[in-house]
Amino acid sequence: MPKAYDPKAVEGPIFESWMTGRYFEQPPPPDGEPPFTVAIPPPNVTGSLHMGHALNNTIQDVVIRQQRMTGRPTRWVLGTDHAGIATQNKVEQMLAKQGRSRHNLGREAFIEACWEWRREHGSTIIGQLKAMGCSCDYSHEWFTMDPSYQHAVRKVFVDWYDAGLIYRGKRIINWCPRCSTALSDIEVEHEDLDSHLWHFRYPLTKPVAGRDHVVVATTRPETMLGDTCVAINPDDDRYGELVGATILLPLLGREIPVVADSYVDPAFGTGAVKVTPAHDPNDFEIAERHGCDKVNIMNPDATISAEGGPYAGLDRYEARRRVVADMESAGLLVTTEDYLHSVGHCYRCHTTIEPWLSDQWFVDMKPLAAPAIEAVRDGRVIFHPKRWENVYFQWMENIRDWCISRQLWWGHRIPVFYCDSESCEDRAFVSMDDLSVCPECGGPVRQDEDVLDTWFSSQLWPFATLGWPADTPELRSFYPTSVLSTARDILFLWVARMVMSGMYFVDGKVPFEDVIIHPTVFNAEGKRMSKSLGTGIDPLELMDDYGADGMRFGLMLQTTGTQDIRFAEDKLLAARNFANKIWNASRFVLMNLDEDFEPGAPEVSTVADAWILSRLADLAAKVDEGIATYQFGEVARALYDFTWSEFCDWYIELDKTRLAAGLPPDASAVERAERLSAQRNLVFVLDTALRLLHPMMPFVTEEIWRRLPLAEDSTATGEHADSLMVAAWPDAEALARFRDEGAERSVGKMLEIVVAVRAIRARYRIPPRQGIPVVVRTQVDAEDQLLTSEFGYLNALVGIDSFVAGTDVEKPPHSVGAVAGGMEVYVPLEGLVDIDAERARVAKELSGVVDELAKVERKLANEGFLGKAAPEVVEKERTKEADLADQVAALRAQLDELEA
RNA sequence: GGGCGAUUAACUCAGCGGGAGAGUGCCUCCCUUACAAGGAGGAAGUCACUGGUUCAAAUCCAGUAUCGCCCA
Repeated sequence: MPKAYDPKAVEGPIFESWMTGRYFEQPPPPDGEPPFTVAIPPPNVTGSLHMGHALNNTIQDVVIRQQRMTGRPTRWVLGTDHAGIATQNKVEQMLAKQGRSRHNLGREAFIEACWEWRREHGSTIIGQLKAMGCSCDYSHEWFTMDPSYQHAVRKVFVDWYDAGLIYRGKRIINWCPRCSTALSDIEVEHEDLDSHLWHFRYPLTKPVAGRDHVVVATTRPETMLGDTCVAINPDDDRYGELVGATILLPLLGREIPVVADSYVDPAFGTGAVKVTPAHDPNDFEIAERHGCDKVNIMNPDATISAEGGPYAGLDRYEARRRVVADMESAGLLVTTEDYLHSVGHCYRCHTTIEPWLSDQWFVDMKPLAAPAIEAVRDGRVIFHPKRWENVYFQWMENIRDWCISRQLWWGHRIPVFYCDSESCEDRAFVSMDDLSVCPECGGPVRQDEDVLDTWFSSQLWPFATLGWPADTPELRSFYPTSVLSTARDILFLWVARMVMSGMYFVDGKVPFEDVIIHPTVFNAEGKRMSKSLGTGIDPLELMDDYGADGMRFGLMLQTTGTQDIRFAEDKLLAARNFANKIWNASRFVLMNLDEDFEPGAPEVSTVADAWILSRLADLAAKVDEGIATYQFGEVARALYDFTWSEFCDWYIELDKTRLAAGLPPDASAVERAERLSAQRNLVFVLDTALRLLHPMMPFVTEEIWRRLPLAEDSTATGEHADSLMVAAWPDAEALARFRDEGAERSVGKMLEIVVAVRAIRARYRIPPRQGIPVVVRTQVDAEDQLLTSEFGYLNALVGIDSFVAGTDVEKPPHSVGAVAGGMEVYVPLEGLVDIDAERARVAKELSGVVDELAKVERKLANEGFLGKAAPEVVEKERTKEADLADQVAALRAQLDELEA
């Protein structure tokens, strides 16, 4: 084995062997066997791996690998979504470079170009998942534009239409002038921008109650071209008499009424509101209530339409400047105040969106939301962390209809056909099959030009990828899926909608049981990682530097219950070093096995054996508990601490004596038996630890595990395993038989003594190879017996050349002392002791212990504490008091002697 | 305006009712045949602030401040 772990040499071949072994593919299990299923949140087909994916897919791989090792049939469904806007943008950019556009290419050829683009670039991210070691079922890569998936999407549209849940309407939607499409409300990102509030004077056609005008305030002056009324609150007595009056709209000279509407907030601006029904959702509502006109003054490209009179053709911002300037020169601009304005932007291209009146298709969400709310409320779907439920409820309970039509070419075309014949009068036919003629009159039909929101199709992911609407064995077996792991920013876009559609279409069954909302990965400065801002970190580069395991484990170390992670690269460094540590510990174990080594069960022949097996049992329980509750950071830390601190730092070191003493040919039979025992225990602990580590660090653990000589590598079902991937997950309950509190206490004390003696060595610069005498005064006989019988350990760990322990030993003259494990430890150092330094050190330690003792005594003098605290807590404090008192006495004695 | 998260060692973060922890960085020593991507030792913290609950608060509650996110 090489001296250092080299991920680059290992990862490729290991992954190949997993693919060859087909461990990722599992058929639907026989009836009754509960499978474990994860549907990957389909990465956007235009994307490449970013830190969010890296974290999210590590989480999924950890849970699914662990479940696979327990013997459950597992499936991790893989695929990508067609990302309507993003893909269309990419392809249009590509065409633009060739001096072409989708319009001169035509719809059909453009769609073909999208497919071509997808064939060329669409699997980039899948390859990157492989590099991470993700155990997805690569034998079938789903795509939301697959023919069977298209069929599913169409069925959903048709069924919902037939059920009256999908309708077409003229509404205010969010229009992205750059993408030239409608967006749903949740695809708009709001951002507060410094802007102005312009106060305009609108003259009345004739004076009313001594007034000849009203003042309105607006953040979007250009929209005044589309004003069709002015509204005031009916209870606002400043304006009561104006209701019913008319205003002469400046610049255009249109007469518009003043109406009373309780929507108007009298406290905002002047209390009089200009109403632009075609460009604001609230104004639209007001206009509906009062029967006002809806004048659309904007073209799809955000230039002013013919309705804007002299402003027609101007860009929206130029129109704004001109309107303000013209109002000002007309003497109608009252004031301009600074104003913080929340402005909506397209989530794909960040262009400022326009609220815009147009014909679109919508889903009536309230009936779908009700059962989905109930499913979370009664625990059929559980969010982790739980607090995300509130966010879900908040949105679901105030849900609004979903605009699902998009003015794009790439996507699922809306399966609606219109007949333009006079007799049919623009009738719409919704159909599972493409229609070429009108079912009513037999005349020609035309299909709706629009496609569906990409999220409309991805909401079907957990069941469409299992074959729905067909009744497949996969669907019967793997649905509902077990876990969905995702980022919080698609809680509404995707998670909530999957619950609604899943329940509607698959027998009322929720699409997944657990939802993990993982933290968002920010960069080190706490800023969102973004390619365009150059604040992103490429996971591929990280894997290059730290190995796939290093990146995975480093991410797991940082994955706690908070909602953000500031990405800390030093955790990846720690993880890479950890992989190397595992590698070298394994190297040590393998190097110390004899050629004729016979694997066997672990056996407790020393207190160190009892100790490490007890700690291993503790680890297995912690890992089980941690993965079951998705506490990945805690699991990673437990694995790290056990492997590095307990197994490597102590157990391996403790075993070196036995291993060396039992070396043939000089060793006695007893010594050889001891050596074998040590070997078996080392192999057992390492094997178990590798299994527990495998879900987080699949490559290095697999590489080592295949080299271990194991008696029977069994899967959870009892068969031989060629891969750690399918080896049996350690049974924490069975390991619990090794629990041994006594051994943990004893070894704990012994290790404290080792540390104390090492500290003395370091302080007095005693060369590593120079043996030292050690004297320990114990509190009880059992301790000195233990210390004496395990003297070999102490010797190996601190280099002792003479050793005395007992309840009645005296402090040797000219010695340096320490208090450790409740015992007094002395190292005679004639001529070496730096009296002043030692006195200062002991005095400092004494003062700390005295303070601590005082605290404990105060506690024990408190009757409230004695009366109300749990008995074991009081007992613990009593023990502590005694220990501290002993320490104080010992330290005082040392100090006295130093001062003498 | 409403909701959520964060505030602990120089940095990044764990811990979330009973003796303040890790990684990195820093200081000292050590290339001891598993590992210098390492080993040994060490210094370093009024756990944001103010109240409250409790025998006991970094931990629970309320409020304040600062930073960040989401919704309206």
